[in-house]
Amino acid sequence: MAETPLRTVPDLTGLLKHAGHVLETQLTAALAEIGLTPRMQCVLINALGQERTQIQLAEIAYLDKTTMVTTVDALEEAGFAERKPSATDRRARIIAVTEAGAEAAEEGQRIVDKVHAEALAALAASQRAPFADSLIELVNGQLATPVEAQPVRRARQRT
Amino acid sequence: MAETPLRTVPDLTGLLKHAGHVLETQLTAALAEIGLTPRMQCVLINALGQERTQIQLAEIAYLDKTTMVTTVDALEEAGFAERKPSATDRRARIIAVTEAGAEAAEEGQRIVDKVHAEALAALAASQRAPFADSLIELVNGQLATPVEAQPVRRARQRT
DNA sequence: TATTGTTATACTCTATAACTATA
DNA sequence: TATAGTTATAGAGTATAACAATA
Repeated sequence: MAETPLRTVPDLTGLLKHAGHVLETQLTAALAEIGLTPRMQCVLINALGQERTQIQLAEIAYLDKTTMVTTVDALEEAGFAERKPSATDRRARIIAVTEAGAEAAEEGQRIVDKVHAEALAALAASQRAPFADSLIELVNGQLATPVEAQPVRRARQRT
Repeated sequence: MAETPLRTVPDLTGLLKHAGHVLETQLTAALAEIGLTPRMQCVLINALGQERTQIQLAEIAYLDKTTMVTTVDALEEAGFAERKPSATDRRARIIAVTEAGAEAAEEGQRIVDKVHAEALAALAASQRAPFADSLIELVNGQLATPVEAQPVRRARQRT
C-alpha cells in the first residue's frame, strides 16, 4: 500500500515544467523593463538583419499565424517594427525592425542571456555544461516532438 | 549587427519549457489509457492511504481550490474517489479512494515512472543522475519561486 | 486551387468573487 | 470573523474558420 508516493524515479515532468515556468517569469519581469515580452523579443531578434515575413517568423518562434498578428501589432504600437510590403509577393508583409527596435532587441538579448547565465550560475561550475548539454540532447531526441492529443475539432457558426 | 542571434548562453527557458511540455504530452497520452489525467493521478496518489481534505490535496498538487473541485468531480465520475464527510470538521470533505481508484493510482504511478525512466534513458548512463540532480538543485534554489507578475485584479458583476 | 495576413470567434484553462454551511 | 467547498464567471491565451487579396 503506497503511503507516500515512493519515488524511485524523479518527477521530471514536474521539475521541468516548474523550472521553465519560473525562468519565464524571471525573463518576463526582466524584459518588461524595456517594454518587451519574451515573445516580442524572440520575433524582434529574428526579424533583425533579415527580411522575413510574418509566416516565416511565426515558424521560427513556434507561433500560430494569428498569434503572430497580435505580436506584430504590439511591436508596431511600441514603435519597434513596421509592416512593409514584400517586393516579391504582394500578399506578404516584411517585418522591418526600426532603430528603436534594433536597440531593444539587442538590449533584450543581453537581458535574456543574463537571466540564463544567472540560472546556470546557481550550479557548480563543473555541472553547468553537462546540464545544458543533457537538456539539449533530450530536446533534440527523446523529447523533440509532442505526442498528438486527440484532435479537438471545433464547430464554427456561420455569420 | 546581429544576423542570427548568436547564443553564447543556451536558451534555457525555451529548452526547459519545450522539454516539460513534450514530457507532459507523453504522460497525458500514457495515463489516458487507464482513464487518468496527470492531475487526477497526482491527486489520487496523494489521497491514497491518508485521510486528506480537498484543500490539503490542493496544496500538495499546487492547485486552486476551485480547480480541485472539478478534479474531484472527475475522480468521482470515474469511480476512483468519493467525497466523505470529515469526522472532525463538518465543512470539510475527505477524499476517499475507491478500490478501483487505488488500482488506477498504483498503475498510474508505474506509468509515470516508466515515462520518466524512458526519458532519462535517452541520456548516457553517466549523465542521468547528474542531470536530475542539477535540475532538482535549480528547482530548490534559484528557480524555486516564480517572480510575481503585476497582479491582475478582476472586477466581478453583482448578480 | 493554394497561400498571406486579417478578423471573428470558440474553446480551454485558470483564478476571482460571492455564497452557504460551519468553525 | 474566518475557513471548506461550491458556483458562476471573468480574463488570458490560443487555435479554428472564414475571408480578401494575391499567387
